[in-house]
Amino acid sequence: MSLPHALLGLLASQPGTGYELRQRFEASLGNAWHASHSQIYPELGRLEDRGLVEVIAHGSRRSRTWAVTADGRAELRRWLTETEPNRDVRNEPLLRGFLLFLLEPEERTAVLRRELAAAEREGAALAATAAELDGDGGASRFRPIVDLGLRSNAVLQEWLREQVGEAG
Amino acid sequence: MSLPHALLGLLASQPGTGYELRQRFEASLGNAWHASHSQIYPELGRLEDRGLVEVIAHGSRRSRTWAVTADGRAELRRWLTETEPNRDVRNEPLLRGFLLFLLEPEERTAVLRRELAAAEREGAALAATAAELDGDGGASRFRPIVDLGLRSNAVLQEWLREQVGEAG
DNA sequence: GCCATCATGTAATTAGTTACATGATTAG
DNA sequence: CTAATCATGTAACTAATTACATGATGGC
Repeated sequence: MSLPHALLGLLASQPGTGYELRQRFEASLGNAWHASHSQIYPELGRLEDRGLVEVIAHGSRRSRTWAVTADGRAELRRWLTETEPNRDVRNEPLLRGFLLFLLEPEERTAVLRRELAAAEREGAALAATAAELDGDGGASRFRPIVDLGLRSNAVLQEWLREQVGEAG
Repeated sequence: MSLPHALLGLLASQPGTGYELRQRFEASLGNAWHASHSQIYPELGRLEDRGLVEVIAHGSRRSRTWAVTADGRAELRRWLTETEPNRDVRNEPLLRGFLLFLLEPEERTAVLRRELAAAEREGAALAATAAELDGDGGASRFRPIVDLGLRSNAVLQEWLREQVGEAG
């Protein structure tokens, strides 16, 4: 279960409310993990019980801003360095890629075009993130991993264009 | 839930027993989806109830060979062409990549080296699969998607080597 | 004043993992 | 004959999604 460490990681990067964490899953961690608010709020409570996060501010609309504690940072480092990653990836669009051979050429082309459009949107979002990071005085700690995302996305777009070209 | 369609897809590619399906999740679909036998056997029963798969042979050790029915193929095509993919990917190694900035340079290098070793193993497995497909009289229906895997793996390995180099 | 969005929570259900359990066959 | 692997199944538990529910605040 990666959710507690995903939350610790988001808070280690920047404190925030549960609501904001939800949004950051989409904005920055979208290709790696995600969670809905109904998972986030109870998990923050459990992390608080374990002393890994704490409320550092109360804001309007009874919101609470959470931050990771020293113990939380230690737990994150332990997890990163001493535990093996679970490599059981779940990626439904890729699963669909394995099954494209089942379709007639015209159907396959239509599906591939839809995926290409999605990859282009994703690529544009990544480029915007990269530009933002570069604009903020450069050298963000997320710049390298965003770059990996950009390169992977470029490979995917290239593959999709080849497949569309060959099929249609 | 992609499991029923993953099973239909595996059986559409080649009939097999529940046990074999389990192995094929690792061998061919490993980067996209996976399931344990305790999920596969009950799901095959449900697919049978819906008329999407059927037993086509009884073998030794009371094994049953399953195949997808005409209705099953129709359901697969409908799913591929008419439904939007769920793009909520779960990828723990990538999540960890986002959090590497939390580590000291030496720790980060050690983690990156471990990931590089994993990526090299994965790349070798993909290359072996590709060679096998090419050897079998060529033009396998899985060759294109295996090629996407190879290219993505190459990008990942390159990125990891850069990160290792820069950090240590 | 009222609508959109911020903000948080719980309940019910479904999906997925881990643990428990058993028997058949084949290779050495 | 016996150990490894093939082969299937259920039970208990944990994780995740969907649905239900409520209230606060800021902009118009």
